Amino acid sequence: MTIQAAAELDSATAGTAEHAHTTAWIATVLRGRIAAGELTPGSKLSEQALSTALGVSRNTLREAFSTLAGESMVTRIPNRGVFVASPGVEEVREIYRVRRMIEPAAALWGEVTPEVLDTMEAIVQRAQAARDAGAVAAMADANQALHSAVVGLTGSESLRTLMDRVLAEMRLVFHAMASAPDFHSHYVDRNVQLVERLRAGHREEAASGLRAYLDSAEAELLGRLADETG
Amino acid sequence: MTIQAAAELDSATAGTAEHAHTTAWIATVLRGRIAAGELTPGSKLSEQALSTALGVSRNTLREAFSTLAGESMVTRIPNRGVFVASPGVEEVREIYRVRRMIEPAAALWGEVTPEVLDTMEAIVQRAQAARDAGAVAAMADANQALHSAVVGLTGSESLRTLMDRVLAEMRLVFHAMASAPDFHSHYVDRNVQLVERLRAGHREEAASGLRAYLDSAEAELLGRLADETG
DNA sequence: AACCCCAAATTGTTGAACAATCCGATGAAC
DNA sequence: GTTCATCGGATTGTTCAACAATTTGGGGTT
Repeated sequence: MTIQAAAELDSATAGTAEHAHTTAWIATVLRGRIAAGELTPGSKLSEQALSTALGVSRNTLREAFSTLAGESMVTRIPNRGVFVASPGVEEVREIYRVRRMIEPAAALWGEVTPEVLDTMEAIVQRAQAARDAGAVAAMADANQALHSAVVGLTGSESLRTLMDRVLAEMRLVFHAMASAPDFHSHYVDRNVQLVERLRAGHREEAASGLRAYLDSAEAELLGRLADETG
Repeated sequence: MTIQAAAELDSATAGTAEHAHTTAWIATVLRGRIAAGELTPGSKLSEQALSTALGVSRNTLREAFSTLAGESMVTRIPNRGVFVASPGVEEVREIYRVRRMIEPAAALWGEVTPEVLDTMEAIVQRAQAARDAGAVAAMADANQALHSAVVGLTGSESLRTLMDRVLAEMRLVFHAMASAPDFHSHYVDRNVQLVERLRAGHREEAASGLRAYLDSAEAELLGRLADETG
């Protein structure tokens, strides 16, 4: 039945071109399932099982794997197979190394337009509403959207892509944690402050505040990870 | 004869594992040929020609293409084929958008150790020697090495990878230009100054100097590109 | 010169096959 | 009972041959 669903989605997507898109489509499907948590970190993606389930040949599935491995959504171990990426302590450190560079840089040197500020404010309000409603997932989404928008200030497609990859990895970290943690609630106010500073034109304060925020967020996340492992 | 060279290099590389490495190897070979300028920007990479020349099947070659496309070393046009990336004005702008964020950020917030400063000084001296000897290619290499080292201050593997990708794209820009330009000679002194500032601990001066350098370098490069096109 | 149509070449994808490697179970030895 | 080696079965890595879909280039017509 998964085959039927696949074929269905295929024909639905195929508005324009038919030939030459199945690899990208497979990658999209898998990316979505991983992001949604259906494919949990560490689980193996069997070539035979997936190829028959998605109704594609092993070769094209492999090409999709190449794409996803390039995005570090999956890990390829030679002769062993591909697995959903399962970020650990070192990966979290790397995530925050990246964020601690490009987010403050964007705040300092990015182009802050009124429109972007408006969208950022809308996102922050969404986050506040989610917090008041106790909607953890929505809060996490809003938080990620805000920080993605911050990097968007750079106007750079590559940096945005990198940031989105990093945020996707963050999502994997949360998926790997046993307890669904209310991680973001006490950071919402910081985000409010960030947007205020950007609107006021206080770039350096915004940047240093971001760095402080990232430092404490990393520390807290690493602490929770250590709790799980120990 | 290319087949022989391929087989040769294959057996040379295969020190440890035999099975399961040809895709990565093909990608490495193509990456090298593109970087060396043997495969000029815009030229088409025919599947049949390359697969027979390298002695691999079309399928594995395609997987290697996926990898290279992910690195934006090649451009894939559906049903048309893959071509060596040929960066234009917009790509150059994007390159400098990225560099203008992560290089000053690295200078400001990276971890500057004495060892890194020593290697940077060695690179700068290499650049000076190359300038005095009139070795354009060596100068370009040293320049790229220095800026790669600057990003290395972040300690982040991802940022380093991104920077190296960007620098590889820069190389493609130069390869695409008809005249081999003495582009870097008058930037050597700026690099000397940069390292001095870093050693003196004057981070903010280093960062602002970097930004100014990147601005003028971008302007000059765009100017030369416009000359070519016009 | 502009347009349409067709054949050749190329890409996208499939399926089956085989080699190499890894995994787990079975059994032997201590 | 535990450890170790061995041997099949399953899975991955790679190749090959084929076919469908698409682009490309060249006539031929108007």
